[in-house]
Amino acid sequence: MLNELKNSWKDAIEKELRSYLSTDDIPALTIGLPPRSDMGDAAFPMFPYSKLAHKAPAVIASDIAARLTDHPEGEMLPSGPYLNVRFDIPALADKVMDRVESEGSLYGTNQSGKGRKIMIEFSCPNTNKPLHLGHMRNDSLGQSVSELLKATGAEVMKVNLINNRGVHISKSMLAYKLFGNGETPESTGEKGDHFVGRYYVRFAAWEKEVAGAKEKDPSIVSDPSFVDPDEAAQAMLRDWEAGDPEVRALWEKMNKWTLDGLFESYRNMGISFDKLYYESDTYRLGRGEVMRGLDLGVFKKEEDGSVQVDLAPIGLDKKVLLRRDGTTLYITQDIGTAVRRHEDWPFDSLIYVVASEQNYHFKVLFYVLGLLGYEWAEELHHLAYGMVNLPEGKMKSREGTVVDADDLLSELSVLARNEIIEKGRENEVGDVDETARKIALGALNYYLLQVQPMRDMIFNPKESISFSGNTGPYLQYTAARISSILRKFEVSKEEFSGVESDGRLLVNEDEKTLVKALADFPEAVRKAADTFDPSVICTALYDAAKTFSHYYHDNQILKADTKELSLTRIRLVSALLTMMKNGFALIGIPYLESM
RNA sequence: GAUCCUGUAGCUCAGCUGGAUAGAGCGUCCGCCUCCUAAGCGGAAGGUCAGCAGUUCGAAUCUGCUCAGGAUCACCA
Repeated sequence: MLNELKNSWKDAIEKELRSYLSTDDIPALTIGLPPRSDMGDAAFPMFPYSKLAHKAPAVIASDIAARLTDHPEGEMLPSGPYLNVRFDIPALADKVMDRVESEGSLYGTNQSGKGRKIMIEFSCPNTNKPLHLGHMRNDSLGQSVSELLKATGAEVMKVNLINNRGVHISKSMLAYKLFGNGETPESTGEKGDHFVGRYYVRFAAWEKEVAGAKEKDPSIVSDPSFVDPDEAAQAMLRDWEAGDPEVRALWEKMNKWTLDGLFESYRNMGISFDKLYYESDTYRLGRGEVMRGLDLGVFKKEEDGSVQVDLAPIGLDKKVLLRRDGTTLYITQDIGTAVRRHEDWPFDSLIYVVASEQNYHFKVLFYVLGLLGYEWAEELHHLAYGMVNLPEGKMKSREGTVVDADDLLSELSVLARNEIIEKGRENEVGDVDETARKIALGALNYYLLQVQPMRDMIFNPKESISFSGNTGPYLQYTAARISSILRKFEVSKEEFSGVESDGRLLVNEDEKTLVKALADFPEAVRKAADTFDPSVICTALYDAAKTFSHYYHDNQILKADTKELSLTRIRLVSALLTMMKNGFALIGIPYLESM
């Protein structure tokens, strides 16, 4: 709504400029923001017209202001070389509040993606260990972008490709077989993914033991009982592929343990999927596509029998698509999986949420799918995100510096719980543990999403995630305060019978800023969705919350000077709450009525 | 070596489709609970927007080069 206003002013001023300069050929007018809000709501710099008019920009600004009589509601405030405009915000207020009230939980959404089918792939865990902080960034982003796309009216299919096979899976299986003594997650009371993860670590320890023993006495290699861990894991993978019943049974059992654990984590994080793909079903896919590419002449069979594609047209080298022995590779599988997915659900667009480390892979994948003649290859996107690093550098599982997702969430919950108790709010918040969990989740999601996806981010376990300042809990707290005001209003509602609200009463700077924030929210959603960047929503909500806090501190809402003003302010903050709730849903922040 | 990404306050990050005095949080220091939740509010200190050049009336923003950090360039996934 704010944009419409800006553009109508822009059009009016441009029209006047054309007449003023006696030409239709003028540089486009740019819209800016004055440095301070008391200087107006929009700024139109006049510099570009100086040469044409042979006049100083400041002269043009005041000339235009004097000449422009037929203009939208508002006031012109020429300020040096800028023609500033103050919008008639109070006139806008009622329109905005009406719209928020009528649209409710849909406020902020649009229809720009109506009719589009968008598939989004994210998470894609291995079934040999629990989730860590890096996965959480992926999950938060994927979940949030999915919601953003839904907010454009698109039909969204969230898919997860479970990496449940491969030598890394065999390693945890082998370690369990050798050292497990039949224990189970039930018997040890562990969460399944942590249980299996422990055996993956156990494998690495075993590897190290054997390497140490070998170094001490190289002759043990010839001992009939000697087992090389890596070879044994490879052998197990071969047995798995051959369908060995015992290996398959162990695989089924351990995968289930892990997946039960992973999905418990997803639930705790508010993450869900519409469809699961399993690598065990897809890893053979793609060979047919490669063969088809050979027939089409877009791929080439090398002398050694491998099939390769020439990437020179996109400035890269050659890439093998099928091994010498005819088996598939990672990229082959991804080709086949993409084709299978489009058959399953004919998407208009497919978004892969995968770390930026794989930029090369996706560049090649998309190019190859294009070569195969799939027109939808044009609509494939790699939503690349940066790494989550520790102050000391990368997280390393070998050094035990990986931040476990479940641990982090529960540690944050404990901290949140302590805060609730410290503030003596156990009775107000209802379920203390549940509230603490939601605060922890809000803090974590906001922390992960406030940074632009592309950027690497640094996570300091000791101080990174706090509950005050520019954080998720600050937003939750702001919403809870508004919620509290509205509850108090409800009980004293009869005092307001016969009183009418009037947006024209909203004249102080904070009120106008809030009206503008409300009016601009749909634009923020649009921008966030278009750029796949939830941080836009984080910023919009934080700015609004900040303004509210200042406003709330200085102004009485329930007990304003007049009933009319109180009622109008109630309407304003109620609309703000609706906007915040809608924004929360987009970035995975649980709404709390009380905290 | 090549390609891609990043470099803004002590720290973590906004701002980048060029516009007025570059913003926030954390941390430091100082204030504010008789008042709708102090997880809050206000104030102070803190900047060569990595550097150099270019384009422009105007550059943190665009271009080029340099420097620094990261990632990738497997018949691994």
